[in-house]
Amino acid sequence: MPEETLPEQIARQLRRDILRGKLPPGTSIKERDNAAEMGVSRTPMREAIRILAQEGLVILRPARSPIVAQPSIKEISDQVEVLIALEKLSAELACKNATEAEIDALAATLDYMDKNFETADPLDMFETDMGFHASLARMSHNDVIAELHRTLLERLWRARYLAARRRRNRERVIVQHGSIVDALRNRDRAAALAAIEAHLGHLDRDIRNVLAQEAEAALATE
Amino acid sequence: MPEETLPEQIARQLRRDILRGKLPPGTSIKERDNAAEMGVSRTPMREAIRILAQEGLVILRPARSPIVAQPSIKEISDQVEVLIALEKLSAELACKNATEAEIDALAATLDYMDKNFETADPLDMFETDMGFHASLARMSHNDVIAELHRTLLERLWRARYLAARRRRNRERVIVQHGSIVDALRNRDRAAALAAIEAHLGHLDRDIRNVLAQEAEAALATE
DNA sequence: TTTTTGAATTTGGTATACCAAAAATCGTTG
DNA sequence: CAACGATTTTTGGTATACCAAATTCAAAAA
Repeated sequence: MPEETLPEQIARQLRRDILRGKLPPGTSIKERDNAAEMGVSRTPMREAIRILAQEGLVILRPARSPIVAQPSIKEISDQVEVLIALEKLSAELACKNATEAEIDALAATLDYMDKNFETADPLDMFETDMGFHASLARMSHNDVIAELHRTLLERLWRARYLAARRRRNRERVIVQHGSIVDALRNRDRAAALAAIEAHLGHLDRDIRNVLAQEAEAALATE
Repeated sequence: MPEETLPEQIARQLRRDILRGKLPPGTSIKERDNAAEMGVSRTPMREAIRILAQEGLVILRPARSPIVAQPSIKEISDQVEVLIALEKLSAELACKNATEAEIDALAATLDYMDKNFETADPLDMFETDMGFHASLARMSHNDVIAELHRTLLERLWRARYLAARRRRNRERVIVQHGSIVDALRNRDRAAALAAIEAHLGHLDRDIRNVLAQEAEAALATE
């Protein structure tokens, strides 16, 4: 059995629907209706909505229906700024704290990506890529960093996915990930920082571009 | 009118009781009993408990009563590490983004502390000190940073309060805050980083000391 | 036709009832 | 007397009922 609480299951389902676009921004999430639709009562549905609100996916309004959030470009950009800062901090700390076994595991992930980059499902490869970064955060051996990083990565999932589809480039990803692993092996903090910078430096601009483009398309079909 | 929801009010009351030590770590927070005691039903009490769980003050256990968290030294230390990193990032960004008016307001806070340091209630002065740092985070003009900083400051409230009581030293606090303001005025990122480092560099060690000392005292009265 | 108003409906907030799992209690048995 | 086990109690999880605020919409008046 999955050992996941009912509110978490509901939250996961709603999260999927929101990220996949089935529930576009602005849609109201009514406790009663959604609960009935999923065959549960309002209590766990209510709790699930709170979870998503905490994640920033829905907005709670006093005495009104919660609605699916429409993150502004600024919000996304702020999140990316913090994400990058956390990864830099992770890299520095990981140089000091990561075990050899952890670095080996990270290298194995890199190797897996290298071998399967062209053949595997793009979505799987994207998940692996996210996993690489999540592992790096955990290698800081600072649970707060790992947790914050995980949360931000989750919130940025959709934006990063859209941005990644454009820059799908084996050389770039593999080489840059490789230089991160090398820096960790050498316990070279400056090199690690530089490698993160090189890898994520364009992320903010990329995401801004793809979101602006999407907003434009949305206006066109209006 | 306060316009604060009932669960938030309940959470605030419980938070006070926990931070003040009225509910020591390990105490179980029973939905039914606590709700009855405060004259509300289980539903908002339940929600309040989730809020505190999210803040890390209580631990949710599957099919068990939530209990007041006993943060380990490691957890506190991890949080301090991230807090310092966020303040450094804030200072850098504030050098670029803060308005002159914001810097003036920060300087006013500093001036207030300077004039009232000895006469005011230590708790008030501590709150003002926290407000100084919260303002700095907001001056990054990055809402994610400001929000994370606020959350961490809240979680570390008790530990910082205990640590601050020892190092209550007018010179130190006023001068160091002053150098932060000066760095911001000059838009000097390096100086701002150095000022934050000088001000918070010992925080981790101080908190570790005071917590270790407290744990020792707890054992003695056992 | 437009505006206003008030009643019906919708919706989140709160209280309560019910259930199942886990603890605790207590009696039984070796 | 100790160890085990059944039963009672406690407790969180879920469902449902009720309420009040807010919205909506229609009817009536200007």
